[in-house]
Amino acid sequence: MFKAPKGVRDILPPQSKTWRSVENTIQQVLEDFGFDEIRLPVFESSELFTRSIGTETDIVAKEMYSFTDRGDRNYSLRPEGTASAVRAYLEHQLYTPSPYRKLYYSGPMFRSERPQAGRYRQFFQIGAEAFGVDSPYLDAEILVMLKLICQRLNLTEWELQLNSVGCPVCRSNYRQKLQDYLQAQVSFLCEDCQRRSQTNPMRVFDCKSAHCQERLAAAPRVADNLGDECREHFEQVKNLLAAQGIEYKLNPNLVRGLDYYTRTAFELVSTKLGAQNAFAGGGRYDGLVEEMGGPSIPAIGFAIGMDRLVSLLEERLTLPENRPLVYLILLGEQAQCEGYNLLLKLRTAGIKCEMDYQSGGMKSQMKKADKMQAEYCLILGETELKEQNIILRQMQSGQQQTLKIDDLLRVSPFGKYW
RNA sequence: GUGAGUGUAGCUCAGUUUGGCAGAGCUCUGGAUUGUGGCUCCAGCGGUCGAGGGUUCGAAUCCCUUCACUCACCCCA
Repeated sequence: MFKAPKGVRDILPPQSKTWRSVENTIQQVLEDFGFDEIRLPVFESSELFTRSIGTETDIVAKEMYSFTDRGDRNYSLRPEGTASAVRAYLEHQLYTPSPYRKLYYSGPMFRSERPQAGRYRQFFQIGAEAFGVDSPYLDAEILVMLKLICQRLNLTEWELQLNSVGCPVCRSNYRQKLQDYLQAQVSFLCEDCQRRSQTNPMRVFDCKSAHCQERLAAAPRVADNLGDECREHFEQVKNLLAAQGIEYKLNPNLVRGLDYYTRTAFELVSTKLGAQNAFAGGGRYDGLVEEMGGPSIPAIGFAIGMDRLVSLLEERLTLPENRPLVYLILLGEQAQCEGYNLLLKLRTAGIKCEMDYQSGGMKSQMKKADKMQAEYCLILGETELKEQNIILRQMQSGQQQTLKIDDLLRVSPFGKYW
């Protein structure tokens, strides 16, 4: 028996219905905020990701699904969407005549991690990228939009976490400062943190060890070590959010794992999720477009993790089931033949109906009608066929009456007789 | 890659401690009710006890190996 590969899964009905509904809601808000859909490929040159995300990041170092094709070209399944969006923005010169451009995309992403709650090897994101504006107004606008999305989805029990990671200049200054601090503490830190203090010092703030956290309490924080311009930008974002009534929690430990982020970084987290508690995340990446060989154009973007978001919503979101209006009960071979014609005519007329292809007894067919929660059933047996009659029965009340088959199609009696 | 937990009917799970006929509920099929569903009652179908090996008169149960799933670490949506 075949099984889906580790970490990938089928979205079955009725869950698929929840997904569709959530996607539609999000798309609507994105369109209202002026984002246009872009459809991006699922694989790209591996180098696109190594260059944009960063060779040292976990995503690139150990989580990419990479392969060579028959022409010995090196490709990877996309681990995230921003790199592709930037590539498309540059490839099609979407920065002319104006660099201002807002795009959104959705679809599967791939990372070869060990699966756990809220983490899959194929997972789905809806992402949005806004190019060409470095104003803090845009940062705040994006966060207002995310709040609106949560509101439209009736999502509660989440919070916005906010930080600024500065620009490359303030970050390298800060990095040095932090490393100096960690160096002095190194003997008190756990093994992981000792390693992190060398490779990716900002990551130490993620450490779950209470002991390390104690030692880090006095560590310098990136948001306190911003250059004038970055600090001013951050202050304005915070002020604008306050003015819009957007609650947020400053999280100096919020350090995003992709190299390209600058200044504003944020995550939407929920207490209802497992260890992987962020269902959306993003931030500014003012240097990436230029790094990728384009003009110097600032940008900000985010991605919503659909798997996590849907898992938060699916308990409270009850969608109507896909049940038939009419179930055809057909007794005997001739009736089944006639009934089949009737089934197709009704469907053509837009009436949702089902029949039993096995043609069991009356009782078993009635049971099926009941199980499928049909509102009506139509009963066609030999007795009815002789007179070209058919019995229409409303399931809930048990009321029924005999009609002419022809009348059924002509007057469409459903919902009219009772 | 590391650690822990769990694998028994289509589904949810007892049974494993202390080895002794493979179980329950739900679902499904049929009947009570010959061509009228839901409720009730009765009967039936359904098993490589994850797989392989070992110990034993005898293994779902004990031991070893292995696979899968789940959660957590690392890291991220």
